[in-house]
Amino acid sequence: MKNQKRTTIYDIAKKLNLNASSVSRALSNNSNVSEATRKLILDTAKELNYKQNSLASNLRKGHNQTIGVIVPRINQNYFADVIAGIEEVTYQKGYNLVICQSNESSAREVKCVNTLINQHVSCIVISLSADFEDDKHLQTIKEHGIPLIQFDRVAEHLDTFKVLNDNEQASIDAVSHLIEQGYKRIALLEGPQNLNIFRQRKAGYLAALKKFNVPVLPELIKENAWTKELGAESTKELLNLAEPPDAIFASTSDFSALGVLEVATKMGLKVPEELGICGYSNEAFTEITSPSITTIDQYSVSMGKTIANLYFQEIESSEKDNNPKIVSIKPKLIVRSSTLRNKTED
Amino acid sequence: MKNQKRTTIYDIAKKLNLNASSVSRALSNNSNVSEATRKLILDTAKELNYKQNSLASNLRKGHNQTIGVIVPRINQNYFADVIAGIEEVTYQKGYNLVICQSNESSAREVKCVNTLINQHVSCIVISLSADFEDDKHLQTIKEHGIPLIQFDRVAEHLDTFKVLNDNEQASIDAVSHLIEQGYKRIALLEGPQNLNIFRQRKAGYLAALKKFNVPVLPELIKENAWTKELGAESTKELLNLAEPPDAIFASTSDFSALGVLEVATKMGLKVPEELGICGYSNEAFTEITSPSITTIDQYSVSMGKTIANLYFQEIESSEKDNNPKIVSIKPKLIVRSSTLRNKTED
DNA sequence: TTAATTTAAGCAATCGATTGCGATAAAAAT
DNA sequence: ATTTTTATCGCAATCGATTGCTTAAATTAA
Repeated sequence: MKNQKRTTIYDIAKKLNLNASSVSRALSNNSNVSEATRKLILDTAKELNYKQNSLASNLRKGHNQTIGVIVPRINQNYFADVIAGIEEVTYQKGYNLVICQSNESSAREVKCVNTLINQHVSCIVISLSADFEDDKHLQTIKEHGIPLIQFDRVAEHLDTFKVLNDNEQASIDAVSHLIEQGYKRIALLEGPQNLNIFRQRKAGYLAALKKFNVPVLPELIKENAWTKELGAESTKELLNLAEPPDAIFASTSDFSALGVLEVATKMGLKVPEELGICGYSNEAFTEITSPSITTIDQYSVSMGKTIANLYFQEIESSEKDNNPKIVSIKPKLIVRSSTLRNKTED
Repeated sequence: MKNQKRTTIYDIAKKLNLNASSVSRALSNNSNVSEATRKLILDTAKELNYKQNSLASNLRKGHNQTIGVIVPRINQNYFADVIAGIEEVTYQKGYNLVICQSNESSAREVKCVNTLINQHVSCIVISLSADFEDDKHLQTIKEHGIPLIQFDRVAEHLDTFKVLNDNEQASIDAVSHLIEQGYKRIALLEGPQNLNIFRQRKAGYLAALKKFNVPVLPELIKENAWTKELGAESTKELLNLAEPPDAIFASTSDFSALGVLEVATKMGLKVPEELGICGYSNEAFTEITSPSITTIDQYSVSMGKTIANLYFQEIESSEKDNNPKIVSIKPKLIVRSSTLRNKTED
């Protein structure tokens, strides 16, 4: 069952007393082959169970119709959705997807990049790992002439195609909403500031406070509260302050917000009356917690489609060296019970 | 930036007045090259920014170190987790992953299979689409000598490697648990019976009833209740019966169970006192609904690892034509509030 | 009937890396 | 000093498909 040679165009050619070039042409269905021999070739191809060897074809053509995707984690809703969106479009175009996960480690990210370069992929799509510091590997991609599309977590100063969420505006919307609901002391759970997305979310938080002339209180800003556990921990500290916050914006993730909710519930605080909670990402579960959690939807699937379309429209089609384009998608604030104490708005 | 030729081993050879074969040998790091020239080659390779062309290498070597994975949906927790598990192992081995999603359509599944065969992948891992009927494409894989590992949703009669969950035993456990909690009229939400997993889950339901001498009531078995919406619909019908069930086993998914819970809550039924609910899959949200939902964990990530290990241990390593192996993983019943009315057990 | 044109198919190089075999030079053995 | 062995490296074929160019055959035009 193993090691059996697969039939090649030469096998077909030999059987029909033809040249391999004719077989190739008949199979690719375009050039100068008579209808009679074409049918003959197609038939024996089927008969001999012929399948094209993409390796050889791609080597000859100098490209393989494959897009490489590197994400921190495959099994994280946001990234899985983006990938699904990319796949949806690339499949239509007959392209393939090679998926790598960096596991939030930039060392591993570098290895993934090298593999994809070796594979001669047509394009690399990447969202950076949490410990991002150095963009040398991204430079390498550019040096090899491979189109590069960064999304979500990006190296901002690097001149590449980018598909982004407007994290700052989303945060402004969220915090503004909290203020409008009458919350006075709004805490922020922030993520690692080496990542653009968390910097932007913090900036949005600060901008919104400024807009409403609300003073910034450093003791209400908690670093490193990414996970549910860390979110819970930070919440305990916040709620034990002499003057605790009356709302918490978990800008890191909905998981963090869930940690907030669980601690608040455990401590007997009423949500949203005594504590407002806002998360980020619109994970499926935010809709079914009690109370349901206000959050921000990132249109992840459509973001994936945007990425793929960007490649096909801007990069693959035209040969001219157009400037890398930046597409920004505006996320949407999803208001739910966890921040709705001003019932007039509902 | 485009169309620049990448440096090949010939470029390196020319620059050093050597033959390409020496460069290849130096790069592959094993054969007869003197230390001096090896260092020379390695240095200029770095200098010229050389990256191997995997296409050429794989074509020559006759295989590409890639495993193709076909799943119904990438962004479904269970499959995303399995993929993450596979990736974890394959990454260690220096293998790549090509991911395809069939979108629950077997027509598309066939196309995916063909693409992967063309790519000369080393192995194909597949979980069948919902409308599975014909396994011709799986036969084709075997005919081409490509190792095939089916998981979860499989064509049972086809002689291939398989990694399965013991769905029947899991269902027996779940239903037995319901009976032990004193539920008398247990309804079943079942999925399409062309898929082995749903057949097995139904079989487990029936077996458990038989074990406890509980009569099977056809009006309590609802077909086609896969999604949350369909689960809700079926629940309404069930609860409007003259003699409604006192427990519902949503064997299709946790989403279906969520639909059950929402309808029950809306109709003012107390869970678990008046209605017991059990789902399937241990989706993240089942832990945080109120009440939390009893469900079955499938060890998805570890299942992915098992799949990959099966390939490396059983298939890749030994050349002998060993019989396809079947690995069964026993899922675990996670008892939560939605079925716990007999408090002694907690 | 002959010349011009179109059509069909073969030839051979190419993509880039790998590898068995042979050749040369240097080192070791006699 | 001569022969044998070993270490290095080059040569050339190979993997399978593609494609520009050429040739042969068939068709049309004159």
